Amino acid sequence: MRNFPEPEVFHADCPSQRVLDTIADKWSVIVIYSLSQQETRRYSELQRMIGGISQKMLTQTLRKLERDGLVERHVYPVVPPKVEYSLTPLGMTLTELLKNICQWAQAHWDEIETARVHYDEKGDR
Amino acid sequence: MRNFPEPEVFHADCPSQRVLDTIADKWSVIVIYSLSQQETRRYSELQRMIGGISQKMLTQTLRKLERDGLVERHVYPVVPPKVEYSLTPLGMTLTELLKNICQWAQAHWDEIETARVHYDEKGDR
DNA sequence: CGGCATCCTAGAGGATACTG
DNA sequence: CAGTATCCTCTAGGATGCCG
Repeated sequence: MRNFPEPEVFHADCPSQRVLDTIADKWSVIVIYSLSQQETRRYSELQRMIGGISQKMLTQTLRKLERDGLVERHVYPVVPPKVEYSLTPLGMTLTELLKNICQWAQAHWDEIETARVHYDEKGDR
Repeated sequence: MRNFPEPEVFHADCPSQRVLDTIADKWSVIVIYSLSQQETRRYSELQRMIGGISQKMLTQTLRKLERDGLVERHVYPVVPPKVEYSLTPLGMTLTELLKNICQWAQAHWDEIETARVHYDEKGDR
């Protein structure tokens, strides 16, 4: 591994920037946030509670998180099928950080909306 | 405003989810991270230190963050032009959280790479 | 120096239909 | 129930060129 003079996240050829591609994603943040609230969740449960997510994006996000070792998928051999998702230990180390982000979003969205209106009004003149 | 029974971030029609569209973005995270390390930074300085970002994305990200009231843009009326960017007080409330994310990415990227290789090997068989 | 305007293309992501 | 498969649209985002 190269020895970077600056924080590695600034370097395009460093894997830590690729990691950001995964977790700095709206749906990933929300899915992990959801899984952090309860031990396990079923597919349909996630779909129901996350507003605005399409089935395609949910599946895709879950696969990506599973591939990255953040989420675990457990299939029960029953009919009708039952699949449960949960966080891995690695995923759990991330939850606190993402929970903070979600809470920040919920706490400050109004200030941002105000700033946007303000900014747009200035530009329209 | 409606009264949401669950955390608002789960609701498609709630602004806090729209906020995530802004800050849960790779370049936004890195730009804010960069601005958190130093009082102000010039445009070219940001471009130089953030590997892999195009000029278009840098400008676009900075505009978005400015519109959202997270970043301030200061133009000096000199020639050649000089423009400095800095965080607003609101932006600063976010830096700690995003710094944590970047540091997490730098600390755990190797585990994620390993998980990916493992996952891909399983699937290829 | 710090942009904006334009063109262009790969891929994101929705809608719909089908299946073990 | 928990997906996969297909199609189709739209936009993110790179490359290039120009400007105050």
